[in-house]
Amino acid sequence: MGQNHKRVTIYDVAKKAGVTAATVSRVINGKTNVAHETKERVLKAIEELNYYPSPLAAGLHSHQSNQIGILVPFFFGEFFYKVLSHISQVIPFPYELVLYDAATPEIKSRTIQKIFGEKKLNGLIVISLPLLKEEAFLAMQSELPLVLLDNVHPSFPSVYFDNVMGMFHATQHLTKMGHKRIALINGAHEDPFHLAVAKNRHEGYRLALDMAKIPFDPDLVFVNDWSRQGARFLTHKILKMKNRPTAIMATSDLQAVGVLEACQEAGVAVPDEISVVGYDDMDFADFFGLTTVQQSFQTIARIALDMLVQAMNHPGSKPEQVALIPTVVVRKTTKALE
Amino acid sequence: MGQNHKRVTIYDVAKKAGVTAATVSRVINGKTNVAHETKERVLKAIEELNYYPSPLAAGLHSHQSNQIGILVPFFFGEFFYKVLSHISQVIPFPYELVLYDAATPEIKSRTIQKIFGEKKLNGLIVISLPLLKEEAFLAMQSELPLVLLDNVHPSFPSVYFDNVMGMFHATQHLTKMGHKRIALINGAHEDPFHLAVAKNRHEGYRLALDMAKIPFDPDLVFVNDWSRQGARFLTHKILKMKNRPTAIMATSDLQAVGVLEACQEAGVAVPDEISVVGYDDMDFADFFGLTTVQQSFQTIARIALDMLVQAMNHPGSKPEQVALIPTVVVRKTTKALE
DNA sequence: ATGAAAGCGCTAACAC
DNA sequence: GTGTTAGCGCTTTCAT
Repeated sequence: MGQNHKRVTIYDVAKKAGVTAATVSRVINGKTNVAHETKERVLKAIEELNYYPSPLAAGLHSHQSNQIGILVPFFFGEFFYKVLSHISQVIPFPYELVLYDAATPEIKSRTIQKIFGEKKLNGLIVISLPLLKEEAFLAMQSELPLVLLDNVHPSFPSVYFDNVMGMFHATQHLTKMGHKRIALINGAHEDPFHLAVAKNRHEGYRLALDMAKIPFDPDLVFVNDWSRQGARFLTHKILKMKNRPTAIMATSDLQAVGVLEACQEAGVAVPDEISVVGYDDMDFADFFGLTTVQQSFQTIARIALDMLVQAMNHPGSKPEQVALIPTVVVRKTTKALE
Repeated sequence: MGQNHKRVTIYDVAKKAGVTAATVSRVINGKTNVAHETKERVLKAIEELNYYPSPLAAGLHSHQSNQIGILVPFFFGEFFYKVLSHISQVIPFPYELVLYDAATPEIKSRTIQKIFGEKKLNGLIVISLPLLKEEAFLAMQSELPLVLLDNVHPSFPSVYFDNVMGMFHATQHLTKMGHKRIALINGAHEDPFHLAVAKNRHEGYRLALDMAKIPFDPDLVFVNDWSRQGARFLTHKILKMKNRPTAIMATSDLQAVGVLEACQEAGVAVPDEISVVGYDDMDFADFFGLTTVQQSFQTIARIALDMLVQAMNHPGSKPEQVALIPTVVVRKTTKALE
């Protein structure tokens, strides 16, 4: 049971192959200046001894762990899950993924300090989280490549879903169908991390209204948390309004489902009596026939990694900003006004 | 822009504090044999230099990276997301989480070989994946502590949700309400990883039938993939049966939703004309009023980490097996037979 | 309580 | 093409 098998090192391989450690190292790292026949011998020895180079020892030299960090606020549910899952699918060999959970802004800051203090990662992807000034400063001092995903900062490569445009298109889908009284159910503007989602989506909504020359009516804007229950509650209020809106634009699918739920409870037919639009196109949106806003997680993951690799290979290259414009998926909860 | 600030090492701290590296090391690692006053000076120097010990260098000595690995088949959707999220909440200081994606059985094997070859992790949690004989052998040779989550192996600490019992209780909920013709919609028995879920859930179903002295009818068992669409398709067939079942037991909520969908399409009222039970209690189950089987992710994560810490601190202690018995959440898709 | 020195496993000049 | 040698930054006996 678990005998203390002594660790096999590069020297064991060297001895077995009748060469020195340097040569073994050359083989491992694919250097070209090794005789073909020697290389074969070394490879055979590696195989036979089942040798795995110590990443710790190799890393001590290069100051690199061959790991890419992912900093993320864990509560993001399906959104986060999808991003992470796609990242893990496109992460280039031989990098490993280290997960850092920014449960609170304090933990986030401490984690960032540690990451840039230790400098062992080959790269870092920060998801959804904005960088505070000090944090950005730290990152800029460092050689550790950083890219932002679902967020922007002028000093770092960033890919993000354009929330303003996404919401603009979604709302415009409604205005183009003749809707003029469009209620907005938004998530909280204030959150511990100071995310810009709520603000941006609000802005997109306003933009579409302006474009359609519909005066903005503050009484049509409702804010709550991002929950289904919150939206359900608000919808009941909306449905009771004297001059009831003909459409409800929600800032997330979860909320949109709450809206649907309330409509059903109140006996208001969707889309015949009221149109409903969500945001996110989560797995269940299709089931509900929900018209919503779709974002490509695969694309954002791929671009983030491309940017990171670019930054790792060409340090100092100037940071690109890429906005991904979400598209509207029209399903069955929206209908043109007669 | 990113000047090459030279890395601050333990020697810099030592010099600044007027001691040697050994003393600084003692302070960092909380050894007691350091004069209080010296310790203060060292701490101050660390602070002022903003020193972070190199985990790579420290690790070269201990052969440890202070990281815990998580090996997981990424496609598990909400299930996986919840487990991971809870694990990240209970992971003890100062460990980091390294994510290994076992996209295919081959990648899984290779990853396991690498992990046990490199031996740098302090521990490994394998989620949902069964261990092949060679893999288990590798792990047993090694000192690297391993725990299985959502799976069992006699040689390793394991925590898992008891699928047999979960399904047993769910089915029994139905039999107790007088249902005798209960269709089973199961996921595929065969999958690349040879998971035991489908088999176990089938067994639980059988067990409840036996217990209620209901003869097993193979014509009532339907198998497809785990998808909503698959279940929807099967349900349409079920609803057309001459002697239609009075209840459908699905092996996942996703499938249960497909069942609900088909019932609605066919104009069959749930639960009045047919009862439906799901499995998983996903976020949306509540919305659908779905009667289903609930599992505590928080508990499974906590226990897995406890076991891992135990194994790390007391190598050689004998592996425990913990089965978590899921409970049935009764909502509105099930009803007693008149 | 603190310092000196060896060594963890690998890499990279620099020789030959 | 291959060997020699000197670190990388930290920990840990062993002295004192």
